[in-house]
Amino acid sequence: MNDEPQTPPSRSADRVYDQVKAMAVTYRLRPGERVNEVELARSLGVSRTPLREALNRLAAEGFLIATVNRGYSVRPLDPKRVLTLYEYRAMLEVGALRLACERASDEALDALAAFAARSRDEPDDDEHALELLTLDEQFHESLARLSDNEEMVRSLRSLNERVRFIRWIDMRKGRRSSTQDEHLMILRHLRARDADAAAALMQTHIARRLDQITDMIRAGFAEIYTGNALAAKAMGEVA
Amino acid sequence: MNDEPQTPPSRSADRVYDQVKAMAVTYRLRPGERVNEVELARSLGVSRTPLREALNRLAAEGFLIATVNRGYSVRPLDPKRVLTLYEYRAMLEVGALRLACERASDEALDALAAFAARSRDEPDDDEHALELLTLDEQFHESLARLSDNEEMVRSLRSLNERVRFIRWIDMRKGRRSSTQDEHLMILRHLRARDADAAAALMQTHIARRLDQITDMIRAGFAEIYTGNALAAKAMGEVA
DNA sequence: GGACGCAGATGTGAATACACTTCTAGCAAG
DNA sequence: CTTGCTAGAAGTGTATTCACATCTGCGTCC
Repeated sequence: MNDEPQTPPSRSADRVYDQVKAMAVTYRLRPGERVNEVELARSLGVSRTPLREALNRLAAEGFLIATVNRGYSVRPLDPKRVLTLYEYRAMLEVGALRLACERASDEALDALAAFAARSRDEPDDDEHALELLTLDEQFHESLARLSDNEEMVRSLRSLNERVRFIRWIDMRKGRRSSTQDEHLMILRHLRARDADAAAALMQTHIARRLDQITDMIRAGFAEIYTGNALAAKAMGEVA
Repeated sequence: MNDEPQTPPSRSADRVYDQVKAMAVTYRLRPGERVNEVELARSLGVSRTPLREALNRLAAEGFLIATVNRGYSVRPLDPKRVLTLYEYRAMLEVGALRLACERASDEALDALAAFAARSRDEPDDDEHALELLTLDEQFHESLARLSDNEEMVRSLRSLNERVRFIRWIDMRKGRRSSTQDEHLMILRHLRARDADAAAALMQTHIARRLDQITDMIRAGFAEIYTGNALAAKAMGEVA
């Protein structure tokens, strides 16, 4: 189970990258907060050099902001930006979907449908929001992979990570019931090679909660400054 | 004019980032070639530390590939990937365009049209391919900005940089005549708030040369290994 | 004669050391 | 009491040094 003995992953920078990303994504590092390099490095058990490499990559990917002579800070939780990311994600997924509709084999679509059907059996309570979110991301990412466009998949993965916290907040409100059914419906349209129908459904599937983003962010702030169960869980996984 | 005295841009890492990116984009560093850090650092007049930060960012953005214990190498010039990037770019621009159609003011569209009309006066010979390409990128980026979605603009910029070399090759074949007219036509559709027409035109505008990518890459290799005027020009700008 | 193996060289990954900028606290002048 | 100035502290940016992995070439063993 533990693969550490055979994989001493030569680069501590990569490990640190994952760890810090998890911290930023779950807002264990608080939005707007400035990162103290020596302190964080010490707490992660490495020197500043690999930490700075990780911070650099995270800044390049939009998780952090770099300011000259003032180091790095976590990107503030800004409604406008979250909206922007949601919008981008919707467009990207619809675009990938249209490509997938032309390119995906019937077998691949069936396999994904099987996965989606299996996901339906997961419990739907507040406790399992993270697992549900993970399943949802996996579904969407697998679907995007059927577009056979690696760069789109890459972008989608990055986008998903950046809005994960907000989506987790959203998931906990038990909105999921309809989600899984829509997944299956999208696949049915794809199977029928009806790109327009699939695209339209995907668009509403993603954009549905756009107008509630401000509320979700409000709830997000509450979570961040009063507990943050997501950060706790993520830490358990990574560290 | 020269702002160097008042702006000694505290971070040599940023300068190095721009320089190395220019090298990678123009394939002054050859595709597949492994980057020797000490050598490159010396030739840029800095130590390995800021250079490595630059390389990190470039790898995160997809310009370079990082391999464990073997450092960085320039991403090879792969037809499949270029096609992927073109495809992504087409989708992204069409998506941004649809948003712009809803959101852009008449004034903004007119201003952009004026810019496009002005660009028409540029000479069209082989020598000015780089300027033409720059103007084209500016047009498309300005258009994307009208979507009011910062993340899309960011992605588009990155995509443009990654395919710049190939597009430059393409530009030198004097394909431009129709380009400018199509730009104006797209704007006219937007002005009439006809998103579908604009989107369709944009799609063909970008995807037109997709089937010729293999040829362009062949020409690209020839350029890289026999002269590479683009690298020479870019060096003049940056260094 | 070929394959394996073993230094030495080369080059990357990480840690430490140093320089310089920004922030802070305290004092002095108005 | 407020404002401005000035060391000192704190923290980032860069250089240097050390550690370790990979590559190369030559010699030896089979």
